[in-house]
Amino acid sequence: MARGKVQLRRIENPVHRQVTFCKRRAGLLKKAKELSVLCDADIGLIIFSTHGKLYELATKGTMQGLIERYMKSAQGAHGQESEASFTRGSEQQISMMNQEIQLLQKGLGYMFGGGTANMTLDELHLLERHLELWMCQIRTAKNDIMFQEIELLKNKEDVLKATHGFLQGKLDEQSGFYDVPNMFEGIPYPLTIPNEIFQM
Amino acid sequence: MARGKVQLRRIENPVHRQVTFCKRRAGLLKKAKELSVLCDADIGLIIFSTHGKLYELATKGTMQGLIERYMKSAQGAHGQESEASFTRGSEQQISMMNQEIQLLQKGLGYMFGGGTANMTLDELHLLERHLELWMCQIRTAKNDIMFQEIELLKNKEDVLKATHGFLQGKLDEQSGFYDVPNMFEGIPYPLTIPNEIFQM
DNA sequence: ATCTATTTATAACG
DNA sequence: TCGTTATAAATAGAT
Repeated sequence: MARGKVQLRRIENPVHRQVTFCKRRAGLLKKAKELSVLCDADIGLIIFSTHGKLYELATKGTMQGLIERYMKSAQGAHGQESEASFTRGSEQQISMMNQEIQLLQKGLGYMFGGGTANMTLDELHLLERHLELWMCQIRTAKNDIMFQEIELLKNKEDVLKATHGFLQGKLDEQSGFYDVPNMFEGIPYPLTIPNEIFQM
Repeated sequence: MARGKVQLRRIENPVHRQVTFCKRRAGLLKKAKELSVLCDADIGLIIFSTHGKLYELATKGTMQGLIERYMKSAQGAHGQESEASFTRGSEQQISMMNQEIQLLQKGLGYMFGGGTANMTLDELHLLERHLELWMCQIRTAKNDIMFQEIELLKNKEDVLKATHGFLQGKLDEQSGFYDVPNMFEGIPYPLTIPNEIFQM
């Protein structure tokens, strides 16, 4: 925010990262306190640094109390389906997810533990197949999102085109002398967004 | 912070308070996300409005996961013990694994939850890259294991060959009449295990 | 830590 | 809630 626009990605230089962490952490805590005081809100803030160091703020009472309040509130907030449509299917789903997580955790142990964890060849095969499947689904999801965004942009373009046409018409009508060049000409529609965006 | 210096006390006018709450809440959430991305920190933010409405943010994984992590960390931080016995290396490793697991869990929620969990395009990208890296490492591990097994089989084969030679010699020596056919002839060494097994 | 040139956030208003 | 604008705050980069 000063002497340089901020790029929204991880700061690679560890020194810069540490300094920025320190400054922004202080700023964030200050802002949280201010919001709490000004607007009479109850706020809890938990920050773990890269190295696992904990920084915390609880504006009213303790973090424990806030977490308990959160637990109660969050149940109703995004657990709405658990009451309405808690079918036998979701139980099975939870079981599946737990199994998957166990497999993944074992795999993670293999990766980060430097092979200390003893995974069998069969387990590795299984994990590999799951990861392949998973990646496939993620790519599909990614594409879906990108297509949505593209549709949005196309709509915007249409609106702009229409506006342009309207303005051009007005100008022609009022004074046949001026001619505003159509900025859309020469840009064939399918190339509006280069295909390279689709990284698959 | 604009058109008037801010007084650090509760805003009495309910309308002003509501507007300020809305704006500052957005700002605080934005700042928290930025700090998380820029400095690779794991942040949880819980906000209860005056009227008890909950707003939350968990930058990596779920709030649940973060709270669990907090519980563990807070024990040691407040209790001031048991920290020394832990190697700094393994602590960092655990932190890394936790982060990875949180990302994976969010991804699993996406897969099994049918996209209910709202993962951003960026998160999907990140997950995809991690999975790719992971698959690569798993394939390497698989190959290593298979090579080991092949070496083992080769040794066994050598032993059998030697035994066979020894027995054949004994037989020749004692009675030149019998001839046991060499079962290894006609099977070229490099094809003992077909290459198709190596699926890379 | 401290110092500024800038970028951001936001208070007041519509 | 959303947009605009003048101004207060935050902070990146340098020291």
